[in-house]
Amino acid sequence: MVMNRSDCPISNALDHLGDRWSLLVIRDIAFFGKKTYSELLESSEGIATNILSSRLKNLEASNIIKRKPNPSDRRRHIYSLTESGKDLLPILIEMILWSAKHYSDMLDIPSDLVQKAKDDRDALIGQLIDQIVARE
Amino acid sequence: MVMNRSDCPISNALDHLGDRWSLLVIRDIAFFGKKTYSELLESSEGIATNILSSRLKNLEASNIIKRKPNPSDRRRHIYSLTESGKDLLPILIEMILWSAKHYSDMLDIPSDLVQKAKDDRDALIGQLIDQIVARE
DNA sequence: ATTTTTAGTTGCAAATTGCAAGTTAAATTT
DNA sequence: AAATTTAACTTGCAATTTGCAACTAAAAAT
Repeated sequence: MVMNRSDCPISNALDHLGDRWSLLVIRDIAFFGKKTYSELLESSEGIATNILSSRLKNLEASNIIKRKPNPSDRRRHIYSLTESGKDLLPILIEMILWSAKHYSDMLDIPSDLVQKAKDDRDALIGQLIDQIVARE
Repeated sequence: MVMNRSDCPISNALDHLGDRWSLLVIRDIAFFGKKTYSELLESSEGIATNILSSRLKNLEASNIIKRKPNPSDRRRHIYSLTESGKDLLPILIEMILWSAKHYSDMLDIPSDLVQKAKDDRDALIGQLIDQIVARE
């Protein structure tokens, strides 16, 4: 599934994440606390069911997310970030900052998030990780 | 060409960069100082001529790269990063750090680059920008 | 026992990607 | 000056991927 096009670290990251959906799934789990297939399906970008299914499989195979059964409702599977998945937060933060800098007039970006990211990036990432861990 | 799937800043970044090739083109210009079509064509990942052409057009339309004629050889066009393109360096650096942390055994990543990125990320980015500007 | 919900899968058309070959303008060689 | 080479593409077409719509299976709720 994941091909290695070269041994460049950027190319490697793109082999796992370089498409229009994978990082949006990570975003929904990391920032919006989504944890089930149906929650992830409701993203504002409108991912198709088969594509979501495919991306969840790929990301799990890449050890970026993990899937656990939900004991109280065995239909619902709980998706969550692995350590590797949590370590994608800095990439997402930098994407937010880039868009905030160059597309702020077209987008609606929480200004407190941007300010915090600029002022103390590491603290923000720490906070976000804490929130993710608190949900686990 | 660029569709807006939502007003999320991450989604916006992916609308411009979310494919398997665009950020590799940026990498080749930013890190390896490539500036012509034929130089970019020789990436180790083997991009096809029509795909490179398509990506260069998209990135120019997104104001991430710019294309200038070369006065001394009018066949050769000089591709370079705009300010917006230079501002992608933090994203690339974070991708390198992520791959270094989770795939170091499979990849060949310059350890001094990784160390510098960890120790003083902002200084590294400043240095890289200086090198890019020096080539202009 | 029947219906509803959740998490998918399947079939198929449309779009994108990738390979190979061709084209055009400018530079170089003869 | 004419012929060749080079650079930057474009074109045609097959293969892969994406996206829509409908369908399915298992578990939960009624």
